[in-house]
Amino acid sequence: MIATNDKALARIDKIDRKILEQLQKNGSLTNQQLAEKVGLSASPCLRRVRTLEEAGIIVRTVTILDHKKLGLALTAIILIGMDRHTPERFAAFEEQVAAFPEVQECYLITGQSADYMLKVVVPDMDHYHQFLLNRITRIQGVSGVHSSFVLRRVIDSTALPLGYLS
Amino acid sequence: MIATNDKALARIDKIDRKILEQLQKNGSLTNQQLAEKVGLSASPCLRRVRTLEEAGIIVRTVTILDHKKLGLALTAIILIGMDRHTPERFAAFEEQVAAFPEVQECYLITGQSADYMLKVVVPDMDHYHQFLLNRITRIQGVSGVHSSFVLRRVIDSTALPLGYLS
DNA sequence: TCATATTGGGCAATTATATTGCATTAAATA
DNA sequence: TATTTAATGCAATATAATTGCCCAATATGA
Repeated sequence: MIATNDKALARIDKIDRKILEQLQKNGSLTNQQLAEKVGLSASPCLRRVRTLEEAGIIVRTVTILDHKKLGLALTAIILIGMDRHTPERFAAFEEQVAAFPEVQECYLITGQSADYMLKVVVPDMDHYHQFLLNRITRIQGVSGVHSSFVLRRVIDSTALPLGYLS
Repeated sequence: MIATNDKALARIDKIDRKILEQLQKNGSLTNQQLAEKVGLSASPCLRRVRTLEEAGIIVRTVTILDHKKLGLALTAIILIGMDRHTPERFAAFEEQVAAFPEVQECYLITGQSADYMLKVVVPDMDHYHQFLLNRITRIQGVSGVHSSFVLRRVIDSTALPLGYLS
C-alpha cells in the first residue's frame, strides 16, 4: 500500500507563507499576534492555520529545551557503516536505535563510507563512551563507526526554507 | 566577558521533568491538558512552566512543517573542510552560512577530515547542485566538500533525553 | 516532639484568547 | 458586466490563561 497524499504539493499563497514563516520562528504566538503580523484579522488567520494543519503541512509544534542547562553538554555526530546491506539488517538496526532517547536524528544516507548518520546527545564524554560501547556497537551488523563531536552550534534550527514556494 | 548563568544546572524535580517531556513531544498542549498529564492543577502547572521559561530551560516553541508537502524533497548532509584553521576563516564562513535559509544545522566539529557539518534542505538535486556551486564552494577557505543525501529519516526529533536528570 | 517558617498547591474570580455563525467584500469566471 | 465562488471581518460565545488568596506539606530549629 502506497501512501497517496504524502507528496501532495499544496498551493501556498503569500499569506500562508507568512504564517508558516512566523510559526517556524515562534510557535507560541497567539492567533491574534499572528494575525497582526501577517495582515489579517483573527478569524481568517485561525482558519488558515487549521487548514494548514489538516493538510499536514503543519505537522506539530514542539518545545525546544536548553541542553546545557539540563546537563547535556556533549553532542556527537556518528557515521555508521553496516556489514551487509540487507533489509533485515537495516530494520533491526533502526528498531534498536529508535529506542535510544539519546538519538535525536538518525538518517539512512548515501555515500561509500557510511550508511547511517546519527546525532546523539549525552551529558559528557564518559556517557558517550558508555553509549557507544553498550548500545551502538552491540547492534548486529554495525561494522564501522566514526564519531565527531560538536564544538560549536553555528546554526541549530528546525525552519525549512520557504523561499522556493513563490 | 564570559556568560555566567549559561551552564547553571537547575534542579528539576519529577514533575518538572514530566512537564518537559510532555512539551518536547507536544508544545501546543493547553496548560489544562498539561496539568492533567503531570498530575497537577492548572495554576501550579502554569507557574512551573513560567519558571522553566525564565530559567532558560525552555528556550522556545517552534512549529514543525512537512518538507515533502512544501516541495523540499532533498536533505543533504555536507562535511566541509577548511584550508586554514584561523578564526578569520571560520568567522567568515559561519557568517555566510548563517545567511542561507537552506541550512538547518551547521556545527563546528572535531575530526581529521572535516571542520563543519551542515544539514541542508532543498527542493531537488538540481537545486542542490546550484546551492553547492553558487553558495558553499564560493566561500573563502572551503577546501573539501563531501555530500551525503538522506534516503530515509529513521528518527528526526528535537527532544533531549531527560533520563539523566534522575 | 512540637512550634514555626517556607515552599508549593488548589480554588475561584478575572482577564485574555480562541472559536463560530453570519453578513459582506473581493476575486475569479464566463 | 453579471454571476459565481471563495475568503474576509465583525460580533457573540465558549475556552483557556492568569492572578490573588488561602491552605497543606515539607523543612527547620529548638
